[in-house]
Amino acid sequence: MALQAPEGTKDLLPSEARFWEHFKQMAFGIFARYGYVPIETPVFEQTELFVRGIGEATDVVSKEMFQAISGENLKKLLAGDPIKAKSRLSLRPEGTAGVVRAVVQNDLVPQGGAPAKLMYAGPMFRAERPQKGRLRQFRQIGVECLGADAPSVDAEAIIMLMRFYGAIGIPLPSMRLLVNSMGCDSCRPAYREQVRAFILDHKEDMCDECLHRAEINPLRAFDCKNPHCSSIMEDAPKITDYLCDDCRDHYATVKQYLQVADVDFVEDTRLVRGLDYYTRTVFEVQVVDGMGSQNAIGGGGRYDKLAEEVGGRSTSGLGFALGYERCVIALEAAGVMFSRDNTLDVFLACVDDSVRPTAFELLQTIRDAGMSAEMDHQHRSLKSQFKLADKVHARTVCILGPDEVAEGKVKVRNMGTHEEKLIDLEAATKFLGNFGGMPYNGVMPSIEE
RNA sequence: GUGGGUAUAGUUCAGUUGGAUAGAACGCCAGAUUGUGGCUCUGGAGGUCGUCGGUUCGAGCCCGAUUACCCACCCCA
Repeated sequence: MALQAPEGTKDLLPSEARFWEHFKQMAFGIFARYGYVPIETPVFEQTELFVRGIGEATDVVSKEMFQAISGENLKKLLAGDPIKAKSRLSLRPEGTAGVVRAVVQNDLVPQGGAPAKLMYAGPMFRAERPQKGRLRQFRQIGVECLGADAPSVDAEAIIMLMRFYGAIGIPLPSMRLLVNSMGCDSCRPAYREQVRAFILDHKEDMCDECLHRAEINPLRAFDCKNPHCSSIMEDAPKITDYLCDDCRDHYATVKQYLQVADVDFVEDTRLVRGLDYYTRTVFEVQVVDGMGSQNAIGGGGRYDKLAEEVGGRSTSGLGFALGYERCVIALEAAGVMFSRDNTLDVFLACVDDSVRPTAFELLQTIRDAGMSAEMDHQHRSLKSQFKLADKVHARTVCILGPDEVAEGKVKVRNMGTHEEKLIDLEAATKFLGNFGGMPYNGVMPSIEE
């Protein structure tokens, strides 16, 4: 049997690869309006970064990371020999840790300096069991704002995220924006204890998993899908009742700014992001229909302790990531499809093989003049060359036969109007520029309903 | 990691209680139209029935194993 792509990976075939480019450009274009600039970090990092940054106890780190070990080091490990910490590498399961590391390492937020507003796009890797909306290699676009703690940063990030979803074509009514505050070092520990105590008070009615959560990370019990647990957790203490004054003010301001921008949201005191680094504002965007069970198309929050966690000076931060593949599912569910059409400025058809050298030369001339051009490479009949031209949506076809070549001419057919003209070979490129309309400029496909 | 489902042509799928040469639609190729696309008509090519093993006179169909994919749990974008 022929080899297949690894489990949980997917090829982006031409039409979708094209759409991914469009998707990325659309996002970067909007984020740039909010002052974000691009950054590229490695797709693998020292494992230590993720362990410290994301949290050792999280599922993402404890069981979903792909280790990236060199062949030599793998031999050592298999032989039971130790390897250096810096040789222990992992494919990135998310983008934030790497960007924060890059900010610290390159001092992108010098003391007293302006905030660093960074955006990135690329593949992430998690060794999970694939299902709808969940791949082992998937694409995320994200932003990180480091060095600014004002609630306006949180609000504008959420606003531009929602603006992007709208711009790419996800209908507003199909989305649900959830927001919450998780408090900070000074108020969360006390709250956490309250939740733990609450769970233990109701331990007869909770599932085993939640009892386990009570010890590891009690807040996660809010996420339990077990209807029994979630109904009990309805009555659990609410974080909003335990926020310190600073956190309460921060949260209130974020919500106020969202309202000013006409961004609808629902407060969800049970929203608890599963990565350890979040503080204060957290948010998630869900799509209501057609998503399967993975319905979150984006999420993020504030992480004021993360920079310290990876060894930098104290730097507040906020970011989000959005999942490309899940957005595609949301778009499909909403009936918005990306165009599969490509177009070509010129297709060169040969009447017989004797004119191929002339055709090949003309082909290059047309391409050098900045137009897209193609010819048959399979010795097809003239008729099927036309069929091919039609299939690739050629705007014009140049017909070269012995008659034309003998006269130093080429016949040009406009495929839309069926109009044909015999012109001088020398003047061909100039003529083609006008005859077929604007040259195709090789960019993005159009979105159509 | 744990469950459940699926696997037949390039694609989407039929295939009866196990029976002879495994079908359809779309797509592809060719011709009708010997230098011209889309529409139409005619013809053609294309299958190790995922893989390995078992039951049987006989397996696409039944049984076992295996692989892949899909869906769900878990978790997250």
